[in-house]
Amino acid sequence: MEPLPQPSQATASPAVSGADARLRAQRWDDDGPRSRRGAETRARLVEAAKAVFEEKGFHEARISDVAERAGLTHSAFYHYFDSKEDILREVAAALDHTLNAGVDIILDPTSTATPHERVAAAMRTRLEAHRKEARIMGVIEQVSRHNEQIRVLWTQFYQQHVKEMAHSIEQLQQRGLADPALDPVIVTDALAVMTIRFAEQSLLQDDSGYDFDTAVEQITRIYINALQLREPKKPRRRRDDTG
Amino acid sequence: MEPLPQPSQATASPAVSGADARLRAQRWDDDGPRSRRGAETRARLVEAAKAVFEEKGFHEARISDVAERAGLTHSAFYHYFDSKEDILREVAAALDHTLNAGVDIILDPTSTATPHERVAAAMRTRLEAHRKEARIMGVIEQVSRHNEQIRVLWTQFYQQHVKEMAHSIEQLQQRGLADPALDPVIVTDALAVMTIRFAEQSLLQDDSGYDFDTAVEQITRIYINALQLREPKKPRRRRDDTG
Amino acid sequence: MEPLPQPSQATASPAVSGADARLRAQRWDDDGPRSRRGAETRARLVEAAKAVFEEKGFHEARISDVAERAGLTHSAFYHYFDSKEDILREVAAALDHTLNAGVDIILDPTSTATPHERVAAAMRTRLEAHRKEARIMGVIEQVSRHNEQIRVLWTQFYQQHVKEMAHSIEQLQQRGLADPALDPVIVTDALAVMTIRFAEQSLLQDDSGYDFDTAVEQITRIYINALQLREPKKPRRRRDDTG
Amino acid sequence: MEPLPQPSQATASPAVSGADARLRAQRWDDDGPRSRRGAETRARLVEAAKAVFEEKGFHEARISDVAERAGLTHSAFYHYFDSKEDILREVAAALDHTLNAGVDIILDPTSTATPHERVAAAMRTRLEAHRKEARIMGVIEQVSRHNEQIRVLWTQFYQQHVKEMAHSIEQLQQRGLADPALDPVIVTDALAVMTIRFAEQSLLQDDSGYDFDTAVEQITRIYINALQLREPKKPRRRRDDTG
DNA sequence: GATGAATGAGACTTCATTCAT
DNA sequence: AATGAATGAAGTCTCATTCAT
Repeated sequence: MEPLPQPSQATASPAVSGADARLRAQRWDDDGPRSRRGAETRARLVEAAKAVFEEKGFHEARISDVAERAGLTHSAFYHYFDSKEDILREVAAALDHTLNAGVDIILDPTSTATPHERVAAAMRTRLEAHRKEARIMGVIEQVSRHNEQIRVLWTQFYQQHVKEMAHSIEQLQQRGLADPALDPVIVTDALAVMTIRFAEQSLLQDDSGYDFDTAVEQITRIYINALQLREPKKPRRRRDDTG
Repeated sequence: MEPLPQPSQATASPAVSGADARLRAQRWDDDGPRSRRGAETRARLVEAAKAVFEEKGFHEARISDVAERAGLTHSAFYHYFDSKEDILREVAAALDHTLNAGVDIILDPTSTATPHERVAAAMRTRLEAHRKEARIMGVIEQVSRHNEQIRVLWTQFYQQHVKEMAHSIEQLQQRGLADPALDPVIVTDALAVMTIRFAEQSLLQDDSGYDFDTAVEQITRIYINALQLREPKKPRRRRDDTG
Repeated sequence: MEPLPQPSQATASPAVSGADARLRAQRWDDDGPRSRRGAETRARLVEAAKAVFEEKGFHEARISDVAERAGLTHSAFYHYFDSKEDILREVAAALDHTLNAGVDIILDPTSTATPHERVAAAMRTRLEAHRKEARIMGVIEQVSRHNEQIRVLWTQFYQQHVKEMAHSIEQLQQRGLADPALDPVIVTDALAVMTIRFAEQSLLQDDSGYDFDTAVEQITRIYINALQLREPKKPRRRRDDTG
Repeated sequence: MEPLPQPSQATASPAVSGADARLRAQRWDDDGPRSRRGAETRARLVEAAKAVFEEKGFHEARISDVAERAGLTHSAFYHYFDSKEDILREVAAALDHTLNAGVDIILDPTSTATPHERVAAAMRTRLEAHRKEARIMGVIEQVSRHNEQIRVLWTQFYQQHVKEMAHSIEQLQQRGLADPALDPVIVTDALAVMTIRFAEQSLLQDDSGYDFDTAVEQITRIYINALQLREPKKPRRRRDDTG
């Protein structure tokens, strides 16, 4: 969304860097850009696509909207991507790494924080990430309903999160720190859905929803309550130090 | 979704029955069908539209898809509706009454059930309704993002629910039966989102998701835990009787 | 244009009466209305068609516009007419008799008026008629360009006028009362065109054009000047009594 | 009307030549063709549109008729114009300069011709121009009745002519060379209508009307008679008394 | 005689996509 | 690499017209 800030960073904008590079590398063999200028244009297109999809939704977005926002004619688009779906896949791939951040905080063995504190930290991290990416995620999820390839991407992303999170809940349950009656998978699913959609629906930056800090606090409390999360060693009652 | 099974009003499909008939009756004064046959065709179109939207999504749905499913040519569609948006509004209007059911169960003053039991009952009712209508709701919500009129419908529906539910949580808090640190509105919002989207994502009939009864039980538990819902009279600790 | 004022007048509205009845009578054998009610409905349609054509032009006029203005559904239209062209022919036929009025005034042998006075009277009569019917005449003429049947109607009407008028000019020339260098036919054509189109373009009632009396006076003067019309007996110079 | 005979600007058909090129150039900044080939195609479309409109009239003309006559598919049309109205405006704009020619001849201060001779020259010029463009002018005028933008174009064109001509008549009156009883504006209007419509109705090339020279002579005589145009008394140098 | 339902033809328009340059 | 031109498929919508009631 930022207008291509660092063309230097390994000759790629943020949207094109990191783990995703590998994904795309496969394509480059076929039809990708071969020059530095091409790579920049490609990155600009991905960025533009994300912005356009966020503004107009996938179906309403025109390839020419994307191209124009990237400062190109729409026929140039086809130098880099085969179709709208194609570039959406690229946009989706560029999201992965940010969004599942925070999961590991909860059970980080090196941490000295209490579970309570860890959940709070994790929630803040996730909600921040989701708030920023909520719109495009909504687009991706929506397209995933009727597009196989996007669905795979979405499901992989989502399932990975659920799996990790469910595992962490299980750990807590085994250590007697969480309500043992909860089904780790279902609960994770439900709470993950809640987090993602809540961010999407009520935390969008421009959408004057709730105060972000308050929302984080409340969502955190829902988590802790829902899991009946207990402090591991200190016998203090949870309620006393959270009010 | 069945192709017009019962032309008799009494046995008509949900989309054509009960309170909705009145809603549509208002339209008849303006531009609706004037004969019995026309009314049936119109109903068939609404039904068909719902089915098609569920299958293909709104944008991918063609007016001719709807018309053909209703056994008509696409130009006949225009006898009854002005546009796809128009008929979607009709489809949306036909949903209202089912989906907000269950809210009142929780605080029904005539009930002898425990809050716990009431939440369980309410959740089951709601999840059942949502499971059935999840797909079309997803469509409506998605369209609402870029269509003003649909957004109004959707927001009205959603806000009404949140308001009622938030009120009920406040009551519980005032009676000392729910965690007083929760913000009734935010929490309702979050939990409502969870319920709706969980149903949409994980409970669709054909979608091999979870066992429905288990899911209801788990979601109920999340609610109860999240609210820290206590039994009003018996001072026993909740945790003892939930395991 | 009046909303069917006298249903009594020989059971026909003004638009359907007089010489035109004969024209239509031919049709009645085929598919015309057989009952009194039918005749009235038919007349209402013709009236409505005229009004609609005047307002929207022929091509923009919808059959349903006509039918609705006549208080009918558009399918009822087909009880009376085969097509829009069909009813336009009827509308056109109903005009004839009014519009060629005034031609004969100029050479009326029984008149004691001077040629000058006669032209003035004729111009007023014609311009009044044309002012009222200018719009529909514009429509007819326009359709006549691409519709054979309407063209025949239009040409017949127009040629008849030109013939009579040209004859009258010839008479004047032979009596030494008009510029002998003029070609009666061409001049009539040109002046007739002027009269008709001037009325159409600058005298429409609502169109705030010129003051009608002034316009009549000026057009009359153009005629008289153009023909170099002289007073038959009085040797006075024209110019003297017009200043 | 010829299918793109001369791709070179200098020899382009009237619709594409001279002053009009400038007019269109302004558009090019906005949405026009950007390449040589595009400009040619655009010109071909304008030409084709004119021909089609002349043949079938505006309403009956299909965009695909225009495109096909220009050797394109109908979707190519939309590269250049937004609608039929749009291209008609272009066609209309390309006419202006030809049609008002001749007005100035009458009062040309450098001329040594008599008023009589000047009117004759002006009429010939105008009738020639109108004869050639009569059909498309009829179309434009007809569309102007129900289309605001075209009406503006038409009115501007027409009013400009009337204003100039009325001014010239006033000059003649002041110099005692024309009937002082005439209202310059009304008379100009009437005579202009006559000229234009007469050309449209009776001088179309293919339409076997009158002999052109005879018609010019007769119309000229009508003008001269109508205005009671006198020769200035002295064959003095006109320059002295026209200032 | 009149209606509402339904059709089918056809027009306009939008776009993704390809092609030559 | 990028552009503008051009295409073709597809969708929306409008209407004149027919039909059963």
